[in-house]
Amino acid sequence: MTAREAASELLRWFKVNRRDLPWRNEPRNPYHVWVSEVMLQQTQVGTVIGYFKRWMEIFPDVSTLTAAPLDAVLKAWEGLGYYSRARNLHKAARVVVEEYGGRLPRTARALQRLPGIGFYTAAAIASIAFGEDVIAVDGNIRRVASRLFAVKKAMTRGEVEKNLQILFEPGKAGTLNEALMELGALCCSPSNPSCDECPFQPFCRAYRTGSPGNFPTRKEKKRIPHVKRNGLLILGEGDSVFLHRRPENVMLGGLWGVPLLAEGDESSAAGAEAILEDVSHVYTHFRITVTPLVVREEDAPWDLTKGSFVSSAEIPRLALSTLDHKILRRLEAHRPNRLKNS
DNA sequence: AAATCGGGGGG
DNA sequence: CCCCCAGATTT
Repeated sequence: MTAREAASELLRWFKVNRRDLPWRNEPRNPYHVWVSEVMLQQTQVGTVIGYFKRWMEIFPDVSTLTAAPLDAVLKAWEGLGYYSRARNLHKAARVVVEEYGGRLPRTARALQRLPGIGFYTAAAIASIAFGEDVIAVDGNIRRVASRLFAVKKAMTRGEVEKNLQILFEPGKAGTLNEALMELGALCCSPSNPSCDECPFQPFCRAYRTGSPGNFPTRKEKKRIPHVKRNGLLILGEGDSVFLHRRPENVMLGGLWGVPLLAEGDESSAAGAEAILEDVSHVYTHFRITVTPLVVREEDAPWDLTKGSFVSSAEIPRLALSTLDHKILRRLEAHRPNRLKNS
């Protein structure tokens, strides 16, 4: 099978198997392509769909996004993770308005200068929305290339581009990129690829080895540290609890949350009650277990000018991380149900 | 090249 | 408890 025939089989397969996703309306809207690509960084399609639809109701175009406060942007991103993506999207929207008259630049090279748009996303937007002939090397395409050419060792982006070059022809990069990524997601899956349904089967060198799932070589996983922290549930008037908004340059930056005492800080928690179950959460690099400490305002080992007391009715207006929601859920579960009693 | 940065789903 | 998913930025 020639490369040209393989590419043509792939496009035929894509016509049949192409998922009808909310950002795939024709003609392609560059803003939709942009937002979806950023949401899809490190995130499954199934998770993104709902967020994307809500996002477009709230921020239907670049100018509404630009006009919105960061807190509204983070609220729309709440639960999606990697919040710097939302902060960068917001920053980039303002650059697009100020420097490009509200329209996205049309080349990968210019797109990559915008905050939150790296090599992959720039190529994806340029090819899919603007028809530029560039290969968008993401994890799916990396894996597909590794198998097509039976390269076990991790390839650099340049090596992937060089290998895949033979499949691309002028004017079709956007469709080919999408088709390759869709193949990686639906067929050429990481551990158990469905080679019987694959349009590349006669072309694929890893298939001929009999163990395509072994391409590329998996990295050995590292153990992640487990940190334990005390979290302060400082109770105020009514059903209010003290929350602070993290600075924008730290982890979970710009989101609200309960204060966490420094690691190993047990002394200042004196007088607090550990009456709630611990909360555990796993991040990429560490696992954290938080012991929620219920403490009265006057006993709180925290500067209460840096934050505010928020009633339970107000919390849904703020953007909180999943960990903070888990911690507050402990308090909620422990409290008597005031609505029923009153 | 390696570390940082979340969260959801499934076995 | 384990595993899988997979891009931008910083250092």
